[in-house]
Order: sequence, then structure tokens, then C-alpha cells
Amino acid sequence: MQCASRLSLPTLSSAAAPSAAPAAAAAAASTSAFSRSPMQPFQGNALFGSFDDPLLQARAAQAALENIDVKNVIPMRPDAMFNYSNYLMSSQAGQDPHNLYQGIPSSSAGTSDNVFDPSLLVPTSSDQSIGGDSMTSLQQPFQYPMPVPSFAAVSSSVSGDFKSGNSSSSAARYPLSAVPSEVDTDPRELERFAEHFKQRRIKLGVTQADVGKALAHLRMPGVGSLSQSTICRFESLTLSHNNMVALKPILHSWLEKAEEAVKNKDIQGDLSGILPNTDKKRKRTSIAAPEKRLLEDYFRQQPRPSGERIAAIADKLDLKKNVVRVWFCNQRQKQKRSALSSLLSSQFRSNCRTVMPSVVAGLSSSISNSAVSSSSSAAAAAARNAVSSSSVAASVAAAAGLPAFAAIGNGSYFD
DNA sequence: ATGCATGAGGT
DNA sequence: CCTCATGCATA
Repeated sequence: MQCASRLSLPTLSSAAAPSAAPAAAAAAASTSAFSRSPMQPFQGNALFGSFDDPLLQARAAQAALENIDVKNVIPMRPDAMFNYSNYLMSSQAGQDPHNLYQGIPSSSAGTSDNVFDPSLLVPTSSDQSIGGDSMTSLQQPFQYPMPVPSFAAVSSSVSGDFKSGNSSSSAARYPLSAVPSEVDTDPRELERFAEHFKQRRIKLGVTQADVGKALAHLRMPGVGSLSQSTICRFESLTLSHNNMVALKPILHSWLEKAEEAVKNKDIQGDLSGILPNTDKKRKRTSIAAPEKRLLEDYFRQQPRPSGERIAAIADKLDLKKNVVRVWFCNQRQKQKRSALSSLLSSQFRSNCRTVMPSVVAGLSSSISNSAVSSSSSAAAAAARNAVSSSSVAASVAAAAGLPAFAAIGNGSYFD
């Protein structure tokens, strides 16, 4: 019953995994780009009814989301997956059409049954929370200004390098109709959109979980529901760069429809599809602080321990081997994300921004897909997975006037 | 908001 | 056994 409609992104996996030193600062930066969302549960006694009333509007938005039987709109076929990385890489060079799903307007293609049903906007669950900002005007849902490409070429060499890498070629999970332009992959743009999205979502009185469920009603090919976790991570930029790029058009599409629903004051009754939830709960292992500290030490020494070493560590810490293995996997992922976010918030970013935006995007993806392993052996491993990516990263960094990967992470990270 | 886990696709 | 995208459970 697990995610029937996983929105897994095409993995860029081996396409680019430079063996560079990990981002040092990154570690420290678990800093979420944003504070926290002030979601306030709507306490039902809204007895007012002016149409201008935010609550009423929120209500509309909510209405627009319910009825979620969610999950499963087009289960993904593994064989039908689309390798976004290759796609992205090869497209970086010059295409322009931006915004993949942008056009997917409910309007979308016409099938009457394909039309977005505003009554599906907000899943009304027992705890429906509405109207965080009950006082702000929800009117004029302005359109998110789509960025206009600034530079257009620059990356040709980069994409070339990437392509030369052994790219994989699974199918696509996100059958995108258009190729993302550079702006779409620009970290700055992603950051802007994420913030914008969050603000609007909150004004609409929709929770992250609601958004996730509502996505299934967008009827976008290959797009099903997402969890609160993912929406949260999107808003806080704690997803990989590629993941952000892929999700953006989808969330953008949802936002447009939600705003439209509100505008049309699409009021609907609510629905409460409380899920019985009769499944056994998964238990989450909790690694104690002392053990965690040790794991972190080991990680600094060797981010990618061998099976044997993992077993040894597991034994030493009295943990199950698989728990340790997974911990290392998650640690690596986390570190990559951190590298990206540090990139996004550091001065480095502004430098690149000023110099050449497209380069930053390229670097970001390099980082997000690079093995965060450091040392020598890591180089070998990385090389195995990433062929030319390191050179790409280097050239990219060079182009930005920065010392290769030292720009994002110095070797001291693993000291 | 995040820690630990699962699964797909790869090497 | 890895990487990645995601999700469940929980602090």
C-alpha cells in the first residue's frame, strides 16, 4: 500500500557524480531557508460571510481540494520512466521553452473529465486547517511571474560535458511537455518560487499535506499525490536540485488552480474522508545521541564504508547492520542537500548569480548528484559513477571564478 | 520539521 | 550495495 503513485523523479544518479570534497559548511547548514509556517487550525465558528472574507475564500480553496481519494493517478511504470537528468542535461544548452507543466492548465486539454475539479482542492480531513491568515486578502491571486531567461547559451559546454558522462536512460516519470529552461533550474528561481509558493499556500489556508493530496487531482500524467514531508522539503529547499526542478512545475500548476478556484469563489461543501487507517504502524528506530555521535565520527572518516566496516560499526555500536547502512545512506543524502542549500544561501551564490546564473544551476546539480565522498578511494568510487562530471564541476567553478569544489566544500569537512 | 525507512533503477 | 525520491512516524 505504500505509495502507489510515487512521484519518483528520474534519477540523475550516475550522470554526474564528481568526486569532490564535500561541502563543509553544508553540514552545519541544516538551516531551513525559512522559519516555520504558521499554520493555524481553523476554528470553525466563522459566522461571517462576506465574499471578501478570507475565511470564506479559504473555504473555497478547501472545497477545491476535498474528495481526495487521492493516490493513484497514473501509477508509474518503471519502464515508462523518464530520465530527467539526461533530459535536463541535454536541454541545458539551448532550449528555452520554460516551464514544463506550466501549460497544463486545467484547461488542459480539454477532456471534460480532465478538468480540474475545484472541489478537490483541499482535502478536508478531521483536522482541516484553514485560514492561517484570516485577515489577509486572498483576492487578487496574482500570477507567479514566470522568470524570463537571461542568458541563453553559456552552458553549452557544460551540458556537453554532462552528456558525455555515462548517462543512464530510464524512462520518465514526469512526462514533461517542455524542456526546462535554464531559468527553471536556476537556484535563485527555485528559491523564489518556493517562497512564493509557501506564502500563497498559507494564505489559501491549505496545509502542506493538503497540497500533497490535491496534486493527484491535477490529473497530470505521471503525477500523483505527495506527502506532507515532500511539500515541506520543497518549501524549505531541502530537496535535491533536480527534485526541486521537477516538482516546481507541478506545484506551480496546483497553485494556479487553487488561486483560480478561490477567485471563482468556488464554494463547496466539505468532505471528510477520514482514512480508517487500519494498518500496522511502522516503527522508527531511534539512534541514541552517543551512538549518533560515533556514527558521525565514522562518517567523517569514511562516508562510504564497506559492508564489512558497516558490520563492524554496527557491532560496535550494538545496532543492526541495516540500520547503520541506512544511516550512512541518509547521511550522504543529507549532506548533498546541505551542500545545495549552503550553495543557495552563501555568498557563493551571489557571486555566481552576478556572474553567470546558468553556471550556478549547473553547479548545483553537480553537487546534488555528486558523491559526497572525499578522499582518494572516494575518487575512484565517484569516478565509477560519474565520469566527466568532476571536470564539469571544475569548469563550472572556474567559470564562476572560484576554485573548483573548494568553493563549496573544503577537505576539512572530514577532518 | 526531520529522522529513519523503502523501493526503483543502476552499477 | 549505491543513489534518489519519497514517505511514515515522531520530536
